[in-house]
Amino acid sequence: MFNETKTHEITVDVVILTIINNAIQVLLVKRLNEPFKDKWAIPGGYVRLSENLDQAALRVLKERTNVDNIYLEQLYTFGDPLRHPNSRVITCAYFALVRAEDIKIISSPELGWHKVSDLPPLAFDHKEIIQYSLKRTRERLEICPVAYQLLNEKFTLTEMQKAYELIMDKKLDKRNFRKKALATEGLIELDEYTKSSSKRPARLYTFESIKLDSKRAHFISNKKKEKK
Amino acid sequence: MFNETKTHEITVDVVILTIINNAIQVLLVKRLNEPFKDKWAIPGGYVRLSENLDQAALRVLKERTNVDNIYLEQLYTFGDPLRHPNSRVITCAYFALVRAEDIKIISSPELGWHKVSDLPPLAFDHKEIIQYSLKRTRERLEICPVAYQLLNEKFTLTEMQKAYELIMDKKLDKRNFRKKALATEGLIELDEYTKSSSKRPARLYTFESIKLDSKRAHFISNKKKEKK
DNA sequence: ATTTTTAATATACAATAAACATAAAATTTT
DNA sequence: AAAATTTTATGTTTATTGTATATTAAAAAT
Repeated sequence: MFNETKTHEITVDVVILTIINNAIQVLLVKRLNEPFKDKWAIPGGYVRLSENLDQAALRVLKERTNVDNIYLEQLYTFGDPLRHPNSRVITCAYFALVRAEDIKIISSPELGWHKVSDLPPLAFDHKEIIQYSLKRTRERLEICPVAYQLLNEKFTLTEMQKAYELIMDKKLDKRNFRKKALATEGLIELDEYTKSSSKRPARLYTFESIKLDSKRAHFISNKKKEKK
Repeated sequence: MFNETKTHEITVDVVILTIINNAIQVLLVKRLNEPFKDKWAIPGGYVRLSENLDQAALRVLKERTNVDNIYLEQLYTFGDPLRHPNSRVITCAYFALVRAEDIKIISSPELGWHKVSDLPPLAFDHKEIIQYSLKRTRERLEICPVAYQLLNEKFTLTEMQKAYELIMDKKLDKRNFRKKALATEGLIELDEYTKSSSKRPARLYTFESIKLDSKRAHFISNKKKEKK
């Protein structure tokens, strides 16, 4: 027995974003086979029968980055009949915000970070998916301070402001930004300062936790709790 | 050849919302077969090979309601392996905001409107899907005046306020509401008033159009343009 | 010691949101 | 016909939030 409804394939694709070198970058893999041989693609894979969509996205993420401290959110499901040239593949896209310091990627000709402002030729509809993940990140940032998921665990307010500016794609006023940032729930002022960097040391901050929408956003952390 | 990736089935389910009798109501169908025989379900169907997800959702909507003037938005994709007891069905859920006046449903024991505040026993994870569509509607209403999609084409500000109160689930101040409503872009004041109703006549308003997010929200209208 | 660079901070003004009470137009009741 | 009732309609004050703007402090480099 073989019916039409079973001829779809379903995948998850994960847009993995971070900040490196003062730029938002996305992790891409080079395709070794047709279709779109030698084009770049978002990491993805088939959804297994035993796992739900979040688990599939986490698996893909783990396979590529081995991170355990990430923001992961279902983005949108793309199902145009022609998005895959050979077969009918519906993909449930996710996006992840990760910390560069948490990731040890062996950058290779087949796997690496690319500035979202300067993307290489992409396979399928992956350019659209990346653009949409940036838009969603902006929408999230207007509601909650997800930007810190892109920063090191300890960060300066200047770094935080830079992350906001990259995501929102506009300059922000320093004094107003700091006033609002300091009022953010969950922000913790540390008694530590940057050192060995240049000029005047900057105070370091961290985030204790975040409250996230339990349906659409998932914060996955294996970070051990600090001793109380 | 038969591989694991082809054993998923993919459906669309559409949460169809409207306001009837001063309450938000959702269109449900009674299941005639197992599983969940005699439970109520959101209208849905398999995605055909030739159509994209939006088209599948529109088809389902059209089959049930024959509407042509609706707000339709992809909601979320639900893919828990156990959400369907017999097989692996991943569903891409949509929600639609429709006008009661546009719909001529032959209400029957198998198809009808149900208050979202008083849902009958539901099949699968459909209760969760409906709850989430209400949450998303609230989020949308905080950004744009989608509520008017639930109202008649011509409506009073009192009706509009009532729609807001139902969606946001709280009382609003009349004067502040009207001040903000009147400042809403696209709202058109008509030279018409309610008649034959009770008490003092109320002025009627309408909306000219809406600007929607082109990716996540789709406004589908076949309404003929008014003669200029 | 002087210059350079980045960090840190406060106030005035504008815009938005929130609180609040009464008069007008129609119907219903007596 | 007058009075009571119900729904529509409207403005001002206050509090909160957002926006705009310039100078001093700490360290490194010269």
